[in-house]
Amino acid sequence: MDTLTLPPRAAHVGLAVDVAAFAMHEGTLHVLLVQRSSGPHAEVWALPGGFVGEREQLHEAALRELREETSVTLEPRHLEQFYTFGAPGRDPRGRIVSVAHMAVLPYGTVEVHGGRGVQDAKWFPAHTPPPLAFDHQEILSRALKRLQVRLEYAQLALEFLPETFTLPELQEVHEAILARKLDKRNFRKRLLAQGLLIASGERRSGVGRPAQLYRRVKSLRRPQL
Amino acid sequence: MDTLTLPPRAAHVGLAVDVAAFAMHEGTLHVLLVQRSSGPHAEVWALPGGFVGEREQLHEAALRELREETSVTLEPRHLEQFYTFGAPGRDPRGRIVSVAHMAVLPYGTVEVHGGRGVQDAKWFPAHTPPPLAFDHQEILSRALKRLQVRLEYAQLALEFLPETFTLPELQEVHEAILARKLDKRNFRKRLLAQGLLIASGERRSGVGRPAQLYRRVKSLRRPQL
DNA sequence: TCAAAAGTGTTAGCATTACACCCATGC
DNA sequence: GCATGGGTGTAATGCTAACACTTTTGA
Repeated sequence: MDTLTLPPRAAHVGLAVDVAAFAMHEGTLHVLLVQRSSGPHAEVWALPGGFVGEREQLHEAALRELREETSVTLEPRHLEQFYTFGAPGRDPRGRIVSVAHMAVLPYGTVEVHGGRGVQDAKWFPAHTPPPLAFDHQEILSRALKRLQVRLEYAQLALEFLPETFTLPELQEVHEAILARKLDKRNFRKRLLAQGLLIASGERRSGVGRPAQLYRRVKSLRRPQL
Repeated sequence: MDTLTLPPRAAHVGLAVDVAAFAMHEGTLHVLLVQRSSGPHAEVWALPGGFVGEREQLHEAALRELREETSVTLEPRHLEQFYTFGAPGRDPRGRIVSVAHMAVLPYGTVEVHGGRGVQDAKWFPAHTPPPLAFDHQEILSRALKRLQVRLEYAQLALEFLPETFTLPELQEVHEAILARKLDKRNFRKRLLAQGLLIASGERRSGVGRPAQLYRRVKSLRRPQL
């Protein structure tokens, strides 16, 4: 903060949030984008985001903008601020600083449509997005990097899946985020060794041999939000 | 960012930066604090910081506030944004969001005195600071955590030392930041194995047996600022 | 019986940890 | 010659990575 009097020059710096919201669809990692309807970069795709209210927590603003602009109704399973972008020229309308957030939406959040102030909202492959407005390409790249880091020592991959899931499904999530193949045996060994998964006995039917279903072990407190 | 029109509600959110600047003094890690002279928390110690100018990069604002309030003249060897604090009640004067930075100052930056808007500026042990204004205790804790993380896979410890240094000195920096003792032999083995240090042949005289001097190997590009 | 996907162990290399004594210098 | 701090090696352990075949099911 501060030391000084009240905002003398700060008066003209606008504060916004942007959200890179990820989910898995058909084996690949997707990110939720909105198509701008007005202002600079009209028609161009961008991360959902907007200005922070005067009494609003930063993460509340991020959630609100995500919901308003994309009409997703599901609760994000993870929401985390990861970097603040403030280069003076990043927005042609003036000095706008944006606190960027990364969110994970659970599987099944498919129906989205444009909300307040945007033409449309859609899922795009996260590693190969369309051209993005402003500096959103850089924001997305950083969000992906953070997601990869979190994968390692948080149990973030589980947030992408329904309550019960198979190990091949979980491995698919890891591979989609890291954008590389993993060894099946080593993956299972490592994950099961952590003792955070328990087999729920049932089996899900598919094409080949059915897979064992797992759920996360209860009662373990993880840091949330 | 945005989607919308210009700052409607954002107009009343002030944007500031705060800086946790670290340096080594007499074997312990210190942080640079300023004593507030007016406003809320007058007399209380706080991290240096202030409002962001309209055309200023965030890290430029951090550097400027650090220099103005503490009169340090040395260039920080590392400056990194690490988290943005925006809880609505964190500043009694209104909604002020602060982008917190972590800085490393090289050894020898001792002379500081209060600058613009503050009574005094002083170094304090980073792990046992005095009571701090606003949410600066939390900011400092997070800065320390980030510093510890960076120590591992950046060469950040070298930034605390002069150009040539001994291995015991380097180990002292690591121990001060991690707040725990390290094994001498393992430390040397690990550091030398990285191949980033070269013995500069000379020796520095002290109390016991003189130590070998090292300098960092040149020509290796590290990410800076 | 065939196709498709699930499941299963072992080995080698590497990094990490723990641990105790001798060395060079100044006083 | 003694106090002070600098310097050195090895063994055990745990983690990581590489690697190929068998099992179960539905069609």
